[in-house]
This record gives sequence, structure tokens and C-alpha cells, in this order.
Amino acid sequence: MSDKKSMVILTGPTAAGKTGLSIRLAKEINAEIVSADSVQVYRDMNIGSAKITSEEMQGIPHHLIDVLDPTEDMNVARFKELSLECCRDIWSRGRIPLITGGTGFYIQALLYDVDFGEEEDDGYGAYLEKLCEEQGSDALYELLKNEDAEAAEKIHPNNIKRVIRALIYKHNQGEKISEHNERESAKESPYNFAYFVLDMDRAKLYERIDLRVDQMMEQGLYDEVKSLIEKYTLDRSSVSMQALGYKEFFDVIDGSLDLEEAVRIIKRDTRHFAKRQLTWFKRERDVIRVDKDAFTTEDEQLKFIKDILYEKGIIE
RNA sequence: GGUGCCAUAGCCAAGUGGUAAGGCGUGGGUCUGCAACACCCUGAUCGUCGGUUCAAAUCCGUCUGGCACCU
Repeated sequence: MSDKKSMVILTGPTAAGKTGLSIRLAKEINAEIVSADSVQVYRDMNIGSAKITSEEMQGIPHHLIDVLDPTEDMNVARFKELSLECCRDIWSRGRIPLITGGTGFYIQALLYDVDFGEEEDDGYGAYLEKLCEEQGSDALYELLKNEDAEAAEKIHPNNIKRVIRALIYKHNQGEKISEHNERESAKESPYNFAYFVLDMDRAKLYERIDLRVDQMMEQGLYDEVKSLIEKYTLDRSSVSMQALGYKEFFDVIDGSLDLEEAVRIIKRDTRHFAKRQLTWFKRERDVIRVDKDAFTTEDEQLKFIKDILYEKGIIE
């Protein structure tokens, strides 16, 4: 137990207050923060991703924020590699990595040391997409049934992205993705970790989300998106531009959506997103739910967290 | 006081004789290289009472509520 490296995770749905708490916690446990956020990795995507400012960091080192141009693509495999490197550096400095961010998928990859293997794009994915367009998703699904019946059983035929991914995996690695998943999901984490999930009353969370979107608009989100598009010549197909609070503005720019409606949609989709995050964290193993409403002050909340870290031998 | 119109799930709403579309919201869930992605599941017997009919949300009457107009 004691020779395992330590790792603290502080996550929760969007707008739950992760950022603020993470700074306080980092200070108290001598940690450096590794962001597990699929949007904050991109430079110049600040307002819409609610990115922490350098003042707010209060001198705490932050990693994996602003490391990619919006023209580049982030993905889990890449995140896992990069974040692991960060952790190693942090450990070498005798400090604790504090993983903060709302992308559960990324956290899982790092925490359970999921192996994604090597992969190069030989155009098979594009071929499958074309096949789907021409012959329909049923044809694609039939293909998967032949290649990997177990995966086909788990993936809904309408979920074209996942069907394609399963097919690509088999094509590239020669192994069925269902076997890969089974093996990887059985892994125990190699770390001595504590996985905290911030939560609060649902109605309150939704209120905070709505409010935050309004604030983003006041801060000039629309202008941020427009200048991003210009600076990097982005279009809606970029991975970075699929982010909430960004993708919606493409319709505003081409005139098919008015601004007010876009704001409404961003709020709605962000609420949906928060719910999905909660669903994800709910089924993750060994998570410790930190219900904001159960504490009257942030100090109490912090103490609760620190007590657990102490019990687990992560701090002394 | 009179005349007319309306009354379908939390909201919007389709449906004019054969046993209730859809959208939004809500809640639940899936997820192992796009994950702030993609995908799945989730609700009523049609204001009330009575009548006509084999059969009514759909036709007739009653009451209640709302809206409009008139005196």
C-alpha cells in the first residue's frame, strides 16, 4: 500500500465549484493540479470553458491547461499519456497530483491506467462512415455483429460512433474491442487514491448553470468564439468546436439561430451535461460523494476531505 | 345578464367516431481514442356529470373554469 503513488481526484458536475475548492485543497496538501477537462486543454477557449485564470491559481501549478491549439485534437489516449507524465513529474517533486476537472472518461483512463494501444489512421474509419452513409447504419451494425458479436450486443445500433469505433479497433488491433474492454475494466488502480465527487441539490446546480451561462455571455463569449474562428480558421467540424458554448454559435453566425435561442440551448444542454456527468460518477467504483449541502462551510468540507486523505495515508 | 370560442401529461401541442403524434421540461441509464461526444429508456386515457352509438378525446346536453364580444 505505502509504495503506491498517491493521487487525489476532485471532480463533479460542471458549475459545482470544483475550481475554487481545488485551490484551497491543493494549498493544504501541497499538491499540484492536473486538469482533467477536455476543453480547458485548448488555448484561447477561456470564457466558454470557465477556465481558471492565473490569478485564481494563486501560485498553484496547473497542468494540461492551454496545451493545445483548438485546431489540434484531444482524446482519452492522449490525455492518459500526458497526464501520466505530469503525475510522474509531480511525484518526483515530492508532491501530490490533484486531478481536477469534469471529464470522467479521462479520469478513468488515468486512474485505472487504461491501455489504449497504438493506432494509426489508415482511412478505415472514413471508409466506414461512407459505408454508413450509402448503405445505412444497419449495414454497419451487421458488420459489427460478424466481427464482434459481444460488442454488438452492448452497443445500440443507432450509436454509429461507437459501432464505428468498435469496428476500427478490431481492424487495427486484430482484437475484439469487447475483449479489450473486459480486460481493461477489470483492472485495479495502481494508485493509492481518493476520488471525490462534488455534488449538490439538483435544482441549485441547475440555477448555478443558468447563471453562469449568463455571466459567460456578459463576459463576451460570443466574441470569444468569433475571434477563435478567425484566429485559427476553425469550422464546426473541429473537435474543440464541439464543446458546449462554442458549437451553438456557428448557427448564430450563419443566421439560422438567434442569439437568445442559442443561449437557451447552451443552458439546456449544459444542464443535460451535468446530469450525464453525475450518472457517470455514480457508477464509478470507489467514489466518495461530497454533498455540498451537507456542510455549512467550505472549511468543514475541506476537513472532511482531508480526514479521508489522512485515513488513506495520502497525507500525514 | 346575453352570445360565441376554448378546456388533451409539468409546459407547448396534434388528433372531428374505432381504443391518444410530436416538441420542451423532468427522471433514469449506456459509455474504455471525437466523451462538454454519441446513444438509449421515461409519462395521460383527453375539465365535470349524463346521453347517443357496437365503439367518443372526437357527436348531443349539463355543470365548472378561462377567453372574446355584446347590453
